[in-house]
Amino acid sequence: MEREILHVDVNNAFLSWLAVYKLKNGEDLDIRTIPAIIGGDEKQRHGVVLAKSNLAKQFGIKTGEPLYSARKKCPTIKIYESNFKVYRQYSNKLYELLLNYSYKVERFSIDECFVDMTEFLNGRKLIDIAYEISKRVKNELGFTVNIGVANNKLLAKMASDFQKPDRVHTLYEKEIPRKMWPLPVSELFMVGKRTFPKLYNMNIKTIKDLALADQTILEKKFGKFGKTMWEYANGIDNAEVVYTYQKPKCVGNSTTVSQDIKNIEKIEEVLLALTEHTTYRLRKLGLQCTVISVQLRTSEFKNYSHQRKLDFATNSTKEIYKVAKQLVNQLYNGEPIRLIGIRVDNLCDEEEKQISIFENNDTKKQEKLDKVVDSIKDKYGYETITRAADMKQSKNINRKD
DNA sequence: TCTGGGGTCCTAGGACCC
DNA sequence: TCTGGGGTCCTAGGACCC
Repeated sequence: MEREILHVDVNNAFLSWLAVYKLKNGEDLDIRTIPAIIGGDEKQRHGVVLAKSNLAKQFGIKTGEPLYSARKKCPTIKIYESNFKVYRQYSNKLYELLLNYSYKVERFSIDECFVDMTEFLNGRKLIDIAYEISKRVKNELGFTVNIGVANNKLLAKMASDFQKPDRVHTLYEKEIPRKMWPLPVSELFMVGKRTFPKLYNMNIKTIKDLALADQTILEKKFGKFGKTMWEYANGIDNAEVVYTYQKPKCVGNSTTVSQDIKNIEKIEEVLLALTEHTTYRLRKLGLQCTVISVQLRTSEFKNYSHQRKLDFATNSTKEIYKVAKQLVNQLYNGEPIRLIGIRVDNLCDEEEKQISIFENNDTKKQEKLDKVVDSIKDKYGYETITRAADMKQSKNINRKD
């Protein structure tokens, strides 16, 4: 049976949401109407563009580029700090609005949703519902969206990326040759900056070229991904809208430090703070992990990683930090380090935990300590407590030094 | 004052077992 | 008595997305 799918994409999400928030809180200036961007703190080397207003876009400013280069393109540009609390709030509002139309809503990212309307049309046309949603979001929530209307997720997503902002586009099968095929192949979902030059060398420059290319040659060169790419170019996608909550498969935190680090003690300090945050989140999710990995990035942007599988599951800060510390010590070779990261994988539910022979009184004690620390963080905010006790003194990871 | 941070998925190669 | 083949698990790294 043919499916009826919408893809709802918030226009310039971070910037629009901050604009709406500011207006709601009494500010007169709508930052969507000036050259403005959302970005990090340059002094701490977190300086890239996360979102831009349409006027900023007109200066050629691109998401992901350094702030200094954005300023070069537009010296009067206004830069605002990111505020994830606000983003989450508006993201939830959008999600709740969409639930009025179908319970089959997939939160694809903080600013994108898929909606499976197949069973919920009630005799209406999909495109009419799309226009209604678009209007309601604008009137009730104060920001605009693009909506893609199609018979599968891939085509709905491609459609929502056509002309912006505040538009509804269809991309039905018969429209593929006219609307999608003329686009450069780099516009196709999943064709990134590494794949694009490889395709270009094969004389595949447009999505049409890819759609008409020899499938077996693509599979030979790109493996499984070659098949997927070819199918996408031909508008084929059988993926379901995943509307149920999915537990995360990994949790991690990383940070770019404000100055390159040249000694292991400093690395360990930052690593501890990151570990505390990651394990806190892991416990909040009611999960444990069996794989721990650490990542280092050098000042020359070389990445190294090390991981280890444990033969028991844990979410204890002390346990995980012990392993992470060993890993980072094995990894560190003296190069100046600009980024440190930790990640935990192979997650499983806390309740499913096997009582292992490693479980002893110390483990119980650690679990209790973690719980106390977590509850203080919940009550007074995350920054209020850092653990000392039997671990190295933790310092704020954002400390400027 | 070069290049964020949080994820998912895939692959290649080595170790080890039978 | 000079070299097999299949399978699984683990690690490192890379690609993509937002």
